[in-house]
Amino acid sequence: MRASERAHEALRREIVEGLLPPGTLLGEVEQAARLGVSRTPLREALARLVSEGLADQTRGRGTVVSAVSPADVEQLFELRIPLEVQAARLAARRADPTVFERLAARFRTAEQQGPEPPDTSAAAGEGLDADLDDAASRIEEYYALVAAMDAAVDDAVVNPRLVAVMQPLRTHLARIRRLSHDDPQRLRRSAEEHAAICRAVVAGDEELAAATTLVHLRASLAHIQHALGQHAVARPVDTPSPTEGSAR
Amino acid sequence: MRASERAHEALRREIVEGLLPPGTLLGEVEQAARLGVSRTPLREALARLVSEGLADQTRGRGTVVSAVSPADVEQLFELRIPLEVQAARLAARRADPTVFERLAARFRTAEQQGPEPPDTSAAAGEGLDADLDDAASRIEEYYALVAAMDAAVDDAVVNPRLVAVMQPLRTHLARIRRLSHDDPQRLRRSAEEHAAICRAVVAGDEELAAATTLVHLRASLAHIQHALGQHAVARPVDTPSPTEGSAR
DNA sequence: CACCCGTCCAGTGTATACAGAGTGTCGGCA
DNA sequence: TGCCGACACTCTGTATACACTGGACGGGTG
Repeated sequence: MRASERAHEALRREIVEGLLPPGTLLGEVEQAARLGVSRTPLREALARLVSEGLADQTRGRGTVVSAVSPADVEQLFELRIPLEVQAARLAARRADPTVFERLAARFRTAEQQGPEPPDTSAAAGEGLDADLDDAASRIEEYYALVAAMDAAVDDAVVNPRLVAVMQPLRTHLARIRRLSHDDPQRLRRSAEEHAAICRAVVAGDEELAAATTLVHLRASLAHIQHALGQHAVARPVDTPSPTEGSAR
Repeated sequence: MRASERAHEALRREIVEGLLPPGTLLGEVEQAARLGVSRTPLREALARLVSEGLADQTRGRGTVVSAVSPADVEQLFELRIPLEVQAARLAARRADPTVFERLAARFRTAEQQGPEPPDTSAAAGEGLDADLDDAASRIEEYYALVAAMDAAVDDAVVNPRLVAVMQPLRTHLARIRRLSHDDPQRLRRSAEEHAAICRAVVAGDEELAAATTLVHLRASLAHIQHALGQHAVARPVDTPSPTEGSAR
């Protein structure tokens, strides 16, 4: 693997995981030394991070990890919603149904045997750590499932350019997820919503796939904004309240 | 201006103008020498071109100017349509009406005093060159007007990330335009459609802005595909046939 | 005491030199 | 004559050294 790729991947991971918090100055010499590469490939990595929006560059002054204000989140979804809706439409037309049938089943089980009933509020007893670990591992597992579905959509969409644009957005989302703590209720709902999208794709119903995707993303946005303590007065613009148009 | 920016801009221009036709190998040493910069900034420029989709890079083998197949055009519009529709929605909500009123007026005049009636088919007489020059300059002028509107939309949208994604797509479009020769009839229609979008934005009618944008882009795509001799059987997926939802 | 200007310095931006990988070609062999 | 293998070459990928811009700090002046 090329050094520039390694550097990019390492920095990306650290930014997403919060090890490099927003506002951190990414000095070229410093980071190059730390990651064990030269400045040349590191500069390439920084340029990629900037183009993905994970970092901001100011002429001659350096590169800093980008901030994630509530306004940023809203703008991110203003871009993400139409793209994911479009991807869902394309998937509904082109996907292999069996793949999404399997995904729907997995989401169903995740939804049912999902995180235990909200007894997590005031956990007591010795099993606490074990429970937490278990919950954390389930959450990780769930996100892996979501990633699998994203991959399936990317595969079904065929359009490489569309996929290329969505990829960095998902990275951003992963970063934002770290901030808004994941509560079990929301995860169950999320699993439901994903299952609904899968069913629509299986049925080849473009309109329904678009609608379910919109429902999911709006709910996701609302949850994140709630977690960030910002309740937007105006909803982000996207597809109109999904009307039952000509179902194909 | 930085050398890497100059190199990027120069290569971008040459690719768009067709001086560097699809498939051209962009050797690093060769281009660096030609543009009068070193390999380091040139590599940055190439990386940006690749991220914009104007060039393709194959590991260890080099960088070539990307091709524009009919399939590419379709995929481009599958991405572009939802983005521009979204941008139109946001503009309708946030734009300064006076700006778009002025743009609408300019499109109106362009539409009326536009390229002379299709007598261009079999031009005869000595005024030929002058006429052609005149037509060409008008076409340039028209595209400048379109660019002004794009800039106004970008300004109104506020969302920098959305703008950043749309920018390269417009560059692609400019490149494709070179291939599909612009005929006067289509330009007049285009002016009409743009004027309609402007009016919708002025009225703050989100639904109408989305619908008129969809109409314009579908027509544009159809024209390009016609010019490329490829009539797609399936229409590209995008927003549903615009329904009159809750007008705000 | 506040403001402005000059100098110093850190860090980016660029150039060049070196190493490694991939490819094309030439020669030998079946 | 066709195919396989090895060699050499050219190109990319990386490292390092140099130049220059932008900013911060200190001194001088109004």
